[in-house]
Amino acid sequence: MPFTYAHARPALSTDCVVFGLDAEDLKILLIKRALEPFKGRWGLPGGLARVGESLEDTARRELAEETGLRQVFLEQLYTFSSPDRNPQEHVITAAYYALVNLSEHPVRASTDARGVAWFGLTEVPRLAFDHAKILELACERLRGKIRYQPIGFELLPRKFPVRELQRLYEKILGRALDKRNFRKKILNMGILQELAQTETDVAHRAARLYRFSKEKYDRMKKQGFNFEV
Amino acid sequence: MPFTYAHARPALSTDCVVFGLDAEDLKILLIKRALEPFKGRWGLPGGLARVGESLEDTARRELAEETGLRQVFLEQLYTFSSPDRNPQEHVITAAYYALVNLSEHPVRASTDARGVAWFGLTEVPRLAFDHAKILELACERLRGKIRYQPIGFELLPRKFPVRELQRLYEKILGRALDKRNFRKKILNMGILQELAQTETDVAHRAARLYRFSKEKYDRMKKQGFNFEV
DNA sequence: GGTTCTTAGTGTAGATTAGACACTAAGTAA
DNA sequence: TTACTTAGTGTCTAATCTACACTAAGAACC
Repeated sequence: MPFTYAHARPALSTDCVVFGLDAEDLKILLIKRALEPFKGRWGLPGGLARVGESLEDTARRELAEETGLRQVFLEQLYTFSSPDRNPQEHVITAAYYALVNLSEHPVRASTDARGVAWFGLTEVPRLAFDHAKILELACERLRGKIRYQPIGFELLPRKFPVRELQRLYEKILGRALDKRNFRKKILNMGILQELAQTETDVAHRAARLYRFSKEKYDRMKKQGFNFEV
Repeated sequence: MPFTYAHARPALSTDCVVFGLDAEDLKILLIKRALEPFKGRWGLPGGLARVGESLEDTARRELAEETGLRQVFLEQLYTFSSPDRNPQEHVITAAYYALVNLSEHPVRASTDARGVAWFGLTEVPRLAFDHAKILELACERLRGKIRYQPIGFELLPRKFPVRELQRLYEKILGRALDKRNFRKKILNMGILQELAQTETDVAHRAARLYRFSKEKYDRMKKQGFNFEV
């Protein structure tokens, strides 16, 4: 069923950089391309926009189809439109980034296991299209964002020790942070709620667990702050 | 000459929020729509993307065609894709914002004078499509940006007194700033170069003129800082 | 020529925040 | 019981932020 227009239209797609934090590292989710161009190369999950669907919906739909991920935190990153970014035709892509916490959002088993995989940020293979550029911008955005907005709610499990939040910050910023100063700052910010529980199953003194106070977190997100640590 | 595709494609356009600072106010540039939909209503300059053209090029081309503005500072804002943002069909628009200094970029006279006009931010009329939403996001972005990047180079004449820069900051932030603290902070930042000249044609003590040091300015832009004033 | 008016240009003190830094406490494992 | 690992805590110094008011310079007016 062909569609005809008076003027030529570039194709429009979405691509998504999915960040997830696991026990080792901050990782991103890639899929192995089954089709040309760049067949067999790893790339960002994504696909063509449909008429009547917002780009965010496109991104969510493709993410669900290709990786099984649903109801993740999703934010628009940038729209890449260079005419030669796709060798076949002019495809403009709205890039999104997603933050997921791996413990609560397992990548679906039904997907061919060889087709979807997490990669540490330092071990990303050569990517299809301009996806390396998109990934780089996403990392930059994340680093920039962390400086004036709280991050973590979307990447950490519901209950976590302060240590884990610090580890996340260190992974994103790429440098070590002082434990005392970090605790001081993050606890004074008031976005964390102390729980009565402590960790279990650790081979050392168990740390107190916290959770994000959603209201404070969202308020901080709106108004912004300055977090240098 | 019709174009046919296997799948339906949403139309793709750009829209541009053009900010300019004049003697009174921070203003934005609007055009009066000559065609349906929203014929006669004011809206943002913009138009349809062409195959083989990046969206930034589209935005620049449309801006030149509709307002005569060329070689302005242009940055991508956000891509709006709600299916109902255009009543006729699904048109996705990549919004950009531009910063221009009115003294060096006059809006072209050749344009029908009634068709293009500057509006103060408080006197913007009802806009076509979702352009009010786009404008609001652009203002927010500008306010956000000013807090961690230098702004002014693009909006002020080459040589200007500190007062003018402060006025710009006050217009963007929407509140008064302390003169001494502002001078201290902005001068210590090192992005301003003191000139030997002073203002002329003012009915009071003439202020020293400054210009931006391009290198420092760009460096600051990259690394970011924190400007609370 | 003096008076008035307007904006330029300057400094400080107190409060707050950032940054560097090291030890004891608690729990597990052997 | 000892060794090991991580939790959890406070202080001092330097830097930065904030609030705040007067004199200097030049133009306009009389």
